[in-house]
Amino acid sequence: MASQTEENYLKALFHLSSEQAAVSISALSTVLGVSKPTANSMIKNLKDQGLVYYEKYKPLLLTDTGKKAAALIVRKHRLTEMYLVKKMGFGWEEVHEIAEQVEHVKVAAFFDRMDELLGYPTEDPHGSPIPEKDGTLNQPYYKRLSDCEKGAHVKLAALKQSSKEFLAFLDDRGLNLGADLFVEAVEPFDGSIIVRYSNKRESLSLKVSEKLMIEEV
Amino acid sequence: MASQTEENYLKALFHLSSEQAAVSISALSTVLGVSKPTANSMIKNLKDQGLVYYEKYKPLLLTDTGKKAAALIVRKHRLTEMYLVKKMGFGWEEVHEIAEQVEHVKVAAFFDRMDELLGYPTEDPHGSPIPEKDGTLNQPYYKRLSDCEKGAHVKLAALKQSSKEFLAFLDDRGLNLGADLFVEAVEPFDGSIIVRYSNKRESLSLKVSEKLMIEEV
DNA sequence: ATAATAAGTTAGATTAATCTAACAAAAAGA
DNA sequence: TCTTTTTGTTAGATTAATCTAACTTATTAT
Repeated sequence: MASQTEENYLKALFHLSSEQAAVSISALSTVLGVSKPTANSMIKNLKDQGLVYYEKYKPLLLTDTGKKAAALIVRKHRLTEMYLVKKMGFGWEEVHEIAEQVEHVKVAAFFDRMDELLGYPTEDPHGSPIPEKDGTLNQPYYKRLSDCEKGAHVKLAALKQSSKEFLAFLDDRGLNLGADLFVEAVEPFDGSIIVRYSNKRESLSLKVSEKLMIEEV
Repeated sequence: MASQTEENYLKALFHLSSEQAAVSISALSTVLGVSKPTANSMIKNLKDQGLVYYEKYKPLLLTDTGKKAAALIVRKHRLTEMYLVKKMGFGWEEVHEIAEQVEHVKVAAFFDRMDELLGYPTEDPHGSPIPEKDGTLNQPYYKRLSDCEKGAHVKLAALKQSSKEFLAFLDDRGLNLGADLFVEAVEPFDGSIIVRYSNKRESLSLKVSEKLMIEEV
């Protein structure tokens, strides 16, 4: 079927599409760490397979087939991450790298079994939704912490980024998914925000608070 | 480090070496399903990396480095198989295909965790020994059932082969690792053997009995 | 011992995924 | 608008892993 390389391109397109309507070759090549000509030629390949729409100089767009294929890879990735955390005792900062490799396993039963053993979870350890087996993605709507006002009482629901560094930063401050957060102050100058949670009081920069996705309590 | 392809060549050499002292390019190309020229050129590559000894027209031999590298891949494979059976509830006939893909994961901690969760097993679900972390292989000595005489009382310890078909054959007859077997008769004509175990009485062909590895009780 | 078969090698081509250099098109800024 | 910068494309080369065809060496069998 699709090579690991092709799968990685699809996945990158999937993630980029969720952030920006128009996905460029340039953005794609950057996130994948390849040159623009390389991305360009792979896009032609994916177009020939009916996985992306593409016209010269126009933005990239996944077809329905491409979207589904990508979602199923993301499903495998997120189920794996959840399995690693819940069943194997890994920390949420360790699982991305392993899942990145395990997600390419071609035996569906392997992931179905993880799903079953986990009790059909809907989110991964970073709060990202796990696509359904049919490729459907149930994207819950979360506000960013950075969009909250003073006095807000919210719950940390998901992260917009899951790099090791960011997760270590959160661990350092005892910030976990599900944490109850009280917005004590918002600094107008730099957008930093002071939150109180589980007997702690922390100042979070805008860069951090816009990556923390929350739901009202 | 080593590509998946290189890893598969090393693994094949490792397995072939345990059966035949002199490993040929031809045998290697057959088990890997590639042409002889392909195997030939990959062997030159592995030689350049110091993983095999090789002289034109001479048999192939893994170097110590190559042997260790191969053993570590086999370790990952067998730990994975054991994990799939013991922790995820797969049947012993389902695990080979999955392990074949999972074994290429590069994160050592993943396999270390499986090892720990399994309580440091020494054998995989088919009775094959799991190499140590340092690449050491503790190969226990087992006789073949086909070498037993009438009246022998033995225990099924391992399988010389683990194809889906063979495992299904054994499942059909309720033959599991650890089964107590009594040799009731050996047919001199075709070498078939009649065994009694857990209230069953079965006739096993030579082809089968020479793949059943046993230890005396 | 010689002929036939099997095994191993060389040469040359192919495909997927990548690169750099050079150029073209589009977008941004003055 | 016109220039500069960014983005995208084309052309051509490279590397890993594969193939087939043709040839050579080794082994086996009569």
